[in-house]
Amino acid sequence: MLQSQLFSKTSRQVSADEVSINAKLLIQAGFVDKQMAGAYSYLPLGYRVFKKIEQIIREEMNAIGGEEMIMTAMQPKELWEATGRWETDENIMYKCEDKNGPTVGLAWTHEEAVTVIAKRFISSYRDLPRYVYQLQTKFRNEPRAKSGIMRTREFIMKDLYSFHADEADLDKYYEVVKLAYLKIFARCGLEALVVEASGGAFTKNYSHEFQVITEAGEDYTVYCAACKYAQNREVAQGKVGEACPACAQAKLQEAKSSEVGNIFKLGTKFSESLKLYYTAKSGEQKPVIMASYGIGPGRIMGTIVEVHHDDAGMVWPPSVAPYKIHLLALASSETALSKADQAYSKLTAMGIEVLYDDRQESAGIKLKDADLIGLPWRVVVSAKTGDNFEIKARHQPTSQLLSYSELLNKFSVQ
RNA sequence: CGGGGUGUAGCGUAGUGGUUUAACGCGCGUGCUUUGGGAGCACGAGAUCGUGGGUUCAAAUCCCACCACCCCGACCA
Repeated sequence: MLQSQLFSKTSRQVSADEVSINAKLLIQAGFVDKQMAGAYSYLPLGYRVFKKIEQIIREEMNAIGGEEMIMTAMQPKELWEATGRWETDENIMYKCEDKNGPTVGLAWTHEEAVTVIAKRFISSYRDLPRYVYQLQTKFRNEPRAKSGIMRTREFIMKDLYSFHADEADLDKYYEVVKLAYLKIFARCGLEALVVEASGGAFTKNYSHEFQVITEAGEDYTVYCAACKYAQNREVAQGKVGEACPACAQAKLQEAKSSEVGNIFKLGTKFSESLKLYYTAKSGEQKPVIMASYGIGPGRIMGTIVEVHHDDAGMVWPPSVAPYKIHLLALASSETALSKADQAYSKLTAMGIEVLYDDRQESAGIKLKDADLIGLPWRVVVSAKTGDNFEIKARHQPTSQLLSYSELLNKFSVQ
């Protein structure tokens, strides 16, 4: 991609109103645009990151048998009345009026919708288990949108729903999903803790949250640094400072954290209220056992920025960086430019994602922008580099000079 | 939803002690010179001062209402 052609530009200043680091850096670098409180557009650079996160999630969901689909955002009032949530959760749902009154809601989760759809296809123990997921836009009338892209009113969520014949099968799959989730966060460059939390409205059992320790988080996690045992503050009440109940190797400590995913055993709450039953081997009619599993890719992206940045800008993990190499031409001489052009064409032809700063801007601007945008590798061509290319990793202070062939070789083997 | 704060050019801000042409920086346009840490000179374009009402000879500035945004709290399957 030629930077001179990029839709977005970096800006020198960002509003003093923006306090959260993720919003500041993502807006300043032109990755996102704020439409209103809690509603952000993802611009070309930011959307590339977003899609990479989505793809990682897809791969791991597919690997555990998930089938991707997509459900509607608009849903009828009757559907939500059947589970009582039209009234009990009315503060969180956006409701739309049509000629007949407030009959349509914008879905903020899809247990109801997926359960009703499942009724068409699940009727026997032979139809179980089933796993479906979607990456779909949710709407939540948050009482207070905040923290940049971390807590928004419109956001895309990956929600997986599993259907089982019995508790044992659910328990088994629940552990499989847990591992898949940890893989997803690790691939995104995040170390997530599996945190015990209360089951909320769905179940008496605990649920699990996936929390990344960061000052920017809204939650508090009590955890053991030795074995990663963790509970949220609500569950752990007053245990900070005590020895870890799991390994006894360290004392429990508390830190702010950001919730990047959570998983719930729903049991039969939805299958019973919406009448999703199956015929067991014995001929008996039984309610399907369900669970739901959520991840917010946008919140992952915001958390990555919070965890991976320095004073100069963002530092993207290679797995989710919008491009791998930021190629800078720091001179206007024909030879330097043609060298940079040549490297750009060649690397791009090799299938490597390169952002080429070919703009008529000063060296200072290009270097600052490269730090801000935070691609994993910076490659500089200038009068100083002679026939060579200066290469520098974003997270390291030092650079080295490589010949053209060494440069190509370095990225061909990666 | 309670408390606090802020709305002035594309962006960031000053001006709030009442006034005539609303100021500065960035960015943008034209020309020339510039390329290793946000270059220089010159000229130029760009603002219903959040919205509505009120007070006054006179309102960006004072008063009222509303809206939006930010922070703290409550909330967050």
